[in-house]
Amino acid sequence: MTKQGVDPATRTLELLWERIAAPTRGPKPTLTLDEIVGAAIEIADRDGLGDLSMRRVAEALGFTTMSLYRYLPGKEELVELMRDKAVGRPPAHRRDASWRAALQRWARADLEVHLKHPWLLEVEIRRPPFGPNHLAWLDAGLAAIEPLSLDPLVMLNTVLAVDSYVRGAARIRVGTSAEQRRSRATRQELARLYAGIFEQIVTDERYPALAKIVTAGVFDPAEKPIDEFEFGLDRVLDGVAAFVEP
Amino acid sequence: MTKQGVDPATRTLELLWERIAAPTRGPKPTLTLDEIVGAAIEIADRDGLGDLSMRRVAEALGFTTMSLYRYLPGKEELVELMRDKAVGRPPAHRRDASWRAALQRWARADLEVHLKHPWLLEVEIRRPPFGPNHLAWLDAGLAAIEPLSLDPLVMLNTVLAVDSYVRGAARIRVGTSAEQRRSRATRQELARLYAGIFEQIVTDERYPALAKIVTAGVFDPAEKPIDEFEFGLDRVLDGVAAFVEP
DNA sequence: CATGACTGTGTATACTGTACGCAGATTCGT
DNA sequence: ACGAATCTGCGTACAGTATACACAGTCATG
Repeated sequence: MTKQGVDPATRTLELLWERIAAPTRGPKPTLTLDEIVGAAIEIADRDGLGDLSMRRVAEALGFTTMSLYRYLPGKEELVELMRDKAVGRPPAHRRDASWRAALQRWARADLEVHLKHPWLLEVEIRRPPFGPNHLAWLDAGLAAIEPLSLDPLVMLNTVLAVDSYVRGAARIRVGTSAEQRRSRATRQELARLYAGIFEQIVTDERYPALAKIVTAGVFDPAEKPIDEFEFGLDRVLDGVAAFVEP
Repeated sequence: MTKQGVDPATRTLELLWERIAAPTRGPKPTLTLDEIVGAAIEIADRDGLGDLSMRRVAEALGFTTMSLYRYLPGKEELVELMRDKAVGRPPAHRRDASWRAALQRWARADLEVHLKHPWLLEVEIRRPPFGPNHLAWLDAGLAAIEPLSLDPLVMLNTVLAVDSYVRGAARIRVGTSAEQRRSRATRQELARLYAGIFEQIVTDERYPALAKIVTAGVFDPAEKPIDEFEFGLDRVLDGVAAFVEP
């Protein structure tokens, strides 16, 4: 598993699709790529991507750091494999559901994956989704709106738009829930803290429009009758609906 | 600038709003916080967040690494300051524009910021936007839809939804354009490469819905008549329109 | 003018990813 | 059956990271 002359992206592709021929000579490997990736995901889920190190992964498996490099060219490729394994398979498609219900289900599942693996959003996207699971998600999203029989290019961009929204919204949700864990405060306590900060900082002169929102008590932890994700998702789906049913 | 007992988030807040009283005794500082943050942004813009190190920032300024710690408690706070400085001020509000035109302008400017500073999307969000510039953006977004006189909570969530979409979409755009720079290939060349990979991997049995898209030539670099960002943005804005004008 | 406070620096520590070489194990060709 | 080839896992080494701490020089204030 040397780095050779191939570029990292192509190497990752080969690993994702297990294109490396298993050697016949020499001792059989004790570990598997999947075990390594799984251990790495556990660490990242628990302590974040920042605390993920080759040493920690190796220790979790009871091996030395360098042994991992027999399975992977480097950390970059490990993270890419983690990404595809972590997203897993998309929810099964229900043929009887409406396009809207199906796309909504898909979007919610997408959010859930990101809440389960918050570090997913910290990884820079370098290429289109070429991993088996990522492709399955894309396929599922397309299948959801297939009954609409849209132009293929429009189909793809519709799914991409929904996905963009979900990941953008997930980024906010993930951040706040991570901060909750870190600070060991409840949602209410944090909301109260934030409300206090807003009230201190946001003045009518500096931020007139925002000030109205703040004084209206939007950040007041007492009232919280809206699920931000669902609100936005409904708007996006409305937008799709308006496009296909003018 | 010791770390003291205060938590990092609060310390960041104090730095963002320059709440630290300048000391009277002792030599005057040679550097300013703003210079440090500016140098750091330049490095991150050029080489990415991964190549940003305290040493490189210090070297760029002609100082030693440790001197930076007289101005900042640590790297985490530096990145947070970089975030707020990088987003800058939002575009000025045009009072005569329709809410849709204003919100569209705002969203496009939001995208532009992220294309200019791609690393913005790699930073984990820990708290609501408390930086002066971030608050100004939020204020501008709210101002854009103020004529609609919506419920304050709905207003906030509408802006958040648009912002979520923009950042999600930006993440894709940023990734691909960064890969372009890295691989020193043109957009067309990369598109051709990707199309080839899709054709190899995406089979009708594994990914039936996606296969139809691929064979329809959607990834064909020859035709590219859609701006993905604008398409999705139009859907989102349509969704908002459907909500406010049923 | 001495005191106390502050700035910038040099050193030190505990990490990080990973290149390289080696010992032992396994399989192939003869 | 036996040598050669080849592969695994390990140990060492190196350059890079953030940052804690002590110290020398500098400046404003009592």
